[in-house]
This record gives sequence, structure tokens and C-alpha cells, in this order.
Amino acid sequence: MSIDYNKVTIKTSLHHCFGSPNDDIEGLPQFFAELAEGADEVDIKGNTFLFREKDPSDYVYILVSGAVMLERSTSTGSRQVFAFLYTGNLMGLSEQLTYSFSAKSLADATAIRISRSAMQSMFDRYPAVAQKYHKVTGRILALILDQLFIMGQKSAHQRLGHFLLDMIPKLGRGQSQFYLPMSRQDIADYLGMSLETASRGFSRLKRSKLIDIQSNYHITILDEQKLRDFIAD
Amino acid sequence: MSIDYNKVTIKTSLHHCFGSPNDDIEGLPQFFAELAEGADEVDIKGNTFLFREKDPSDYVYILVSGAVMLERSTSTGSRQVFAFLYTGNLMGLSEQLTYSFSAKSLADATAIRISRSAMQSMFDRYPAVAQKYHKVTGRILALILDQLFIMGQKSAHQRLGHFLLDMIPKLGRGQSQFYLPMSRQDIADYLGMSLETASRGFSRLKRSKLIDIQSNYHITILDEQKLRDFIAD
DNA sequence: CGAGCCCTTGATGCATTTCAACGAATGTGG
DNA sequence: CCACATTCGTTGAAATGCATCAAGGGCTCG
Repeated sequence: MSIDYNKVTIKTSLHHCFGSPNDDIEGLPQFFAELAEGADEVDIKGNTFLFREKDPSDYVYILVSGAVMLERSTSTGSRQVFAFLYTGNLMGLSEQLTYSFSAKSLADATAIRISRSAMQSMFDRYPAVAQKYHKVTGRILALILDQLFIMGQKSAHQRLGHFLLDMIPKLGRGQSQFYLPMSRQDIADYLGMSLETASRGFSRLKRSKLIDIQSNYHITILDEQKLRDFIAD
Repeated sequence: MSIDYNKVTIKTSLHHCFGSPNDDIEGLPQFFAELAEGADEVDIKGNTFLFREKDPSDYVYILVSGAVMLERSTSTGSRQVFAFLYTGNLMGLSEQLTYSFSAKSLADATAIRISRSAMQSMFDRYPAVAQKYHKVTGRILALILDQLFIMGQKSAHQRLGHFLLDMIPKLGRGQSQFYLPMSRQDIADYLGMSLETASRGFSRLKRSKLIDIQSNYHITILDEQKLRDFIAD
């Protein structure tokens, strides 16, 4: 039980999550040292659950590599995907005793795992770090509100456009080609539409030369401005 | 500049928001005393903005009476309502420098207003209270996820059913009649549908005898169980 | 080479929006 | 107190967007 803070992938993930030492957050190095003691590194096969909705929320995970989606399913098998998470995102920390959604890997992934109670107690002892974390929570809340806005106001094809544009900040500057780690079905469930509608959306954007589809999972945005015009009602 | 903590409406609102003294939260009485010094009581006419999206987020508001909705509008005039807030809800506290949505009163209302920086500094000095507040934030996040789920997975009429059932917890036990403080348009914008669809939803639920409509704003739930069956896909 | 999976495309039907008219409630000025 | 305007809600008819059903194509892997 412990992780190697000096491993580059781990270090960058932690910094992404809690800030880096030159952010001048009080107690951050000690926090990381203590975290490294109490945490574990876990390997996750593709398409497996890190945890499921209603399981006791015993652990908190920080994604080190790979991609994960947060989702909730109905009894009838339909599903809402809440978010796609990438390196450096934290998941599973809530005040409730059980998880309110499931977390499923999209491909092989690795994560740092730490018990929720340990995390809580560390937040109690490092208030500056906790504060940083609450800022992140606030940003997440803002992102979900954006998503709610899009779900309520935009057409299916516009929602897909939003989704593709949201990929851009994750890329290097000027980059407009990217790899989608999720299936059409995942995208459809994220945007609240059928698989077919999502697929038609891709086709239509390609036909209008707003995007190019090298392969099912390799997309290039050809005309960002036109895409932005398209999603603005 | 100061409010009267002993005024019943104010006291209950604050307790609803930060906990009551018998919740045994460290420093709570001092927190309330300090809050009372730095806060103001403001009267708000019906249908006016407490603040608008993109305004500098200078103040935090705690609703004492009346009802408020949080919303965001597009350039073309369409609108998404994020939430309806009632007595004891806090709004406007975020880490960003500007509000990310507008707050508009549904009818005449009163609120406690305090500067955001004062609120922040009090949270720094009363960590137990801040922690209580972050729990509330977590609950809000869970509620928004529920809303996102409903928006993505349910039909328009089902969403309306959800909305009506959500009114119940706010009522006394066994109570099934309530007053809706918002218009059909507000409801439609909350649930991401047209005014007409919302209206047809009410009519249909009335025709099926799941609800009764005494007047436009007075609704009775006649058969809660059937309504729950209806919204479960 | 064939099986299986995922994606695409077409055809059809249903849910929801849009356009339009009407009705009920409320307020205003004569 | 009544005619009138105004606002808000309801209802109908037509148009549209999206889901569903169904078939076929391309990729990957044994």
C-alpha cells in the first residue's frame, strides 16, 4: 500500500487534481507525501466498472491514464452518461454513503485509489488543499450546468457539435484532430439521443465539410468557426 | 447594515442553510452573530433580477421569503431555467468573478444579502460551517445530476410528472395540494419543452385523473402512485 | 474466410414544436 | 360598472425532428 509520487504519470495527475507545488498551496508537499502512503495504484481493464451506483462509497479514485465514463442506468436498460473523464480527474468523493453513479473504464486504465475516510481526514488536516478541491468542485458544477443548458435548449445535431468542440481544449494548440475513446452508443447516451441519431449527426457534419472522419474514432474538425455557428441557435 | 437574527423568518432561513445550533457545529453561534453584522435584508419586487449572468459576483443571497428561479438565456431569447429556489436557499456563491446564471424573483421576496468576500472570509474562519456548506453543495450537485438524467432519458410528459412529484417533499405530510409560484412558461423552460407541451401535459394528467387543477396555479396530486408509475419508464 | 461487432443508411411512425385561434382572468380608463 | 386591452393558458392542425425498425457495410479477430 503506497504509490510512487515521483513517477511522472502519477505526479502530473496529482498536480492536475490538487495543484502543483509552485501553486503555493499550504501543506501541499506533506499532503502528497501522506497521500502517497495511503494510496494504491490499480490497473483497470477496458470496459469494467471501477464502482457501481449504490455501492458503498468506500474509495476515491484519481485517474492516471486512460478514460472513464460516469453513468447511471435505468431498470429497462437505458442509460445516461454524465461525463467522460481523463487523466487527472478525481471521482467518487461525495458526502453520501453510496455512489450516486457508476464509473466504467472505456479502455485499459490506471488509477490511484484511496479510502474515502482517509481522504476526508486529510482534507480536514490540510484545509488549503481542501479549499483547492472545493474550487474544482465548483468548476464541475458549472460544467454540469452548461451540459444541462445544452440538453434543454439544443437540437440533437447541435448537441453533437458541442460535444466535438468540447474535445478541443484537451488538445494541443492549433490541433484539430483527435481520438475519441468512446463508442457512438456512449456518445448518444451522453447527449440523450439514439445511436442512430448520433451517427447521422457525424455523417451530416462530414457531408457539410465541418469535420472529417478518418476512422470511426479519429475525427478532425475542419471548420471550427462554422461548427460554432452551427451550434449557436 | 445588519440583520436581526432573532426575527423568526431570518433565523429559520439561516438554520436551513447552515444548520441549527443544536446540530452542534463548531462556532455556529459566532458565525451567525458575525453574519448578522455584515448582512443586509433586501426586499425584492416580483419578477425582478437579483443578479444577472456575467455581472460581477459581488453578493451572496439567502432567500428568506418568496421564490426565485435561476436561469440562463440565449441571444435569441430562449431560456433554460436551472432551478426554483425557496426559503432558506443560498445563491450566488461561486469561485468565479461573475455569476454564471441569473436569479429572478417569481413574486415579491425578501433575502439576506452579504458580500461574497465577507462570506468567503467567514468560511475561512469557521471551517466547521464551511464544511456544512460544502455538504450542501454536494447535495446540490446530486440534484443537478438527477435533473440531467431526467432531461436525457424521459419524455416531455414524464418530465412534467417528475416536476410535480418534486413538489411533494416541500409539503406537509399527507398533503397533496400545492401552489405553483411559477408560470407554465417557466415550467416549460425548466423542463426543456415548449409552453404548449407543458400545458398539454397538465391537461393530460388531469384527464387521466392523476392530478386536479383547481386554478392555473393550484394543483392537487390525486394518485401519487399512478403518477410514479407514469414517470418510471 | 467467416463470425461478430460497430457503424451507417433508409423507411416509417410517433412525439414534440410551431403556427394559429380561442378562452379565461385581470386590469384600465371611460 | 362596463367595454376594452392585455396577459396567460388551452386546444387544434400542420410540420418537423427524432426514435424505432430493419437491412447492409466495414472492420477486426479467430
